Amino acid sequence: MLTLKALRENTDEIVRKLAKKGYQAGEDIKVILNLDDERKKIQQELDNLKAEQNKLAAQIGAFMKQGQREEAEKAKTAVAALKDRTAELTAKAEENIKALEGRLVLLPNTPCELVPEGRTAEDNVVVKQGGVIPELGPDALPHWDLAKKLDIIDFDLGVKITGAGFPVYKGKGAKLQRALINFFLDCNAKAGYLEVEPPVMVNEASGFGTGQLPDKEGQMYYAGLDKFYMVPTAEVPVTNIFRDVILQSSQLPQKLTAYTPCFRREAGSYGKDVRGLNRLHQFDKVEIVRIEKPENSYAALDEMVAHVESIVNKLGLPYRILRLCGGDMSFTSAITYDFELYSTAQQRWLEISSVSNFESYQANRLKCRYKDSEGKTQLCHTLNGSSLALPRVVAALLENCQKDGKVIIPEALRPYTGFDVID
RNA sequence: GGAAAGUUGGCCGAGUGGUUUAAGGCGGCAGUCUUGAAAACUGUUGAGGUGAAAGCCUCCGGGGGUUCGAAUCCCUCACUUUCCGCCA
Repeated sequence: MLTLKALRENTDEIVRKLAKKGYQAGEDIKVILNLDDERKKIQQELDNLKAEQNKLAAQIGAFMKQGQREEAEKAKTAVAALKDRTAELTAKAEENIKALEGRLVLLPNTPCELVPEGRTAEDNVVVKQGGVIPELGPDALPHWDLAKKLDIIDFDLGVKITGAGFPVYKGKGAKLQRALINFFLDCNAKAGYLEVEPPVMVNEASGFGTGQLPDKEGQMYYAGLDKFYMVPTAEVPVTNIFRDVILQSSQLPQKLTAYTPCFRREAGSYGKDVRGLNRLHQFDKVEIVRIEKPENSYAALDEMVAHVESIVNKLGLPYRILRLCGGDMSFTSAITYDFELYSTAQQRWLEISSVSNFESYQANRLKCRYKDSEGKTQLCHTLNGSSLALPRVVAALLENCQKDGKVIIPEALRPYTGFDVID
């Protein structure tokens, strides 16, 4: 969430920036600042009342010790007189803070200046395109047909075991999954990211920490008996490592990578979007997360984008990089670059990575801070990106690398798969 | 799943109703001494709110209660450890 300090000091700028996300924040901010003024007033009076009560209580202690019963009783009466007002103010303060926070979490993050204007995916800006779209000829198959023919992914079997969106990978298909995960993790480790293997279920506090709760609750699988949520992305457990943490300046940056399966209910999706591997309830993903000093976060973002691009290049698949427009960005992001692979048989672009800088928005909710050079406590900036999400990489790989009904494995992957071709 | 014991500052650890304004130690930082370092000694060392500042308020796992006053007593929840049971 945005900080009250920023809302107060840069009101006009924030209103202007949020308009880019299609959010009219003027009234909301006014209400929030009023609530905050009220909070200060209530707090001030409450603090004074408590100070007086503390003083009286100490006096009572002293009187009792000296056996001055009457004096003590008198002081007790004085305290009792303050109680009603204290209770009243406490209730008011609670209500006020609840209202304030309730409003505050509804404000999205401000997009940074680089973010293009726009409302929908149509308005996203292609900043780079690379690789070569192959000529496949008339016999080319979409990946779901190809996978069935080669017997490497069984969607129907997954339906029997669990339901739609839970495929079973078999033989070389399963091995390909494992190869990609290891390949991605190794690329990330070589770039200085520390590999971690986090839990794939998280508690409520972690869900709140990264902002999945309360608003996206319906998108997560929930184990109600223990109040655990299945992670929708490794971002959740990995970023929460830094919840309620104050880092030393020398500990920054933190660069982590993790593989986890990801679980998403994807309520409301349908049609061609969900065909084959295009949209699943369970899928594998390797994620990178960085915690940075504010002044370094945009350099870090560029580095992450370049890093993800280098991995895509190693696979030799046709790709493009988009800078998302204000209207298509997520609630919490200040800027997002999407990576897409071209699926030649489907003739459409598939999103395989999303790299974002959240600036201090996520850190504020997480209470992830560091000591700056003056020893003051400041919010960190957090960033993350997929590097990469498997299913659509597999979809694009199968489709683009098919030749005479076989799939030729990209050179860089062969040490990991142990085979050159799927036939 | 059953039973017991725990949860105090960056860490260890004292503290069972009133100078706790959280002892003491370790670690960190600064200083003295030293060519430099170590050792020793001295000082300092949490987070949040409010305020120009001094100060004041909150925080001893979370929540609630008793009391003039709670780290301390009561209720409740969570977690940790140990033993038993089950188990990859």
